[in-house]
Amino acid sequence: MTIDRAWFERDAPIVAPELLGKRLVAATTEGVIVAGRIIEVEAYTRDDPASHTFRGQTPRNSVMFGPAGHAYVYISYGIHRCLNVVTGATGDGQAVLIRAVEVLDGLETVVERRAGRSHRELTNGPGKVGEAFAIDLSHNGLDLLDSRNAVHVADDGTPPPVGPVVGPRIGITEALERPWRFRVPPVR
DNA sequence: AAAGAGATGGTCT
DNA sequence: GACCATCTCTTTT
Repeated sequence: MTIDRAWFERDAPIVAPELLGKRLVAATTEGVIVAGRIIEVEAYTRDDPASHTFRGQTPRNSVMFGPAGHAYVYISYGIHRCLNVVTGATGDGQAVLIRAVEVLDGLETVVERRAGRSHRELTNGPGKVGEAFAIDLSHNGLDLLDSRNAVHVADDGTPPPVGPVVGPRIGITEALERPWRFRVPPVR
């Protein structure tokens, strides 16, 4: 089941906890499908010192100022590729970072891509999700609400957790007081 | 179990 | 030239 775009046009801290339980799908041209249930996210907004959009629009973050439901992919520390879903109205500069998923389909492929990692280390971090789902910059700007696209997000009917664990965001040095990290319990 | 450091490259000042 | 929305490996307790 696809998700209505208006659902993503709300503010990131509202969308983020409700994104828990949604299905992230990535297909290769060879037809290999990897899918997982989103279990950890973080919200980033325009007036947020920790957000890429805090200092205004640049070539890198321009997708975040575009329409909701599209993918914002960025390279972290020169190595990792991290996937966000743009939220809010066009021009807002908001997104939700997908930090962790639970693999549902294509586990064999994920194990291959994440060679040498234990099961629990497969997709428990944004860079790890990027590797497991083979996300790269070519996906930047892709419409994640179109199920025909190689990478997309869908609603498989799993309800969001009743009491998501809320906590501080990770790896940032600003606005640590904003509790905009949401996770399906139990934590780690 | 915890702490430290290197990898690695695009982006912005 | 500095700074990262990270991960992994090594060293130390």
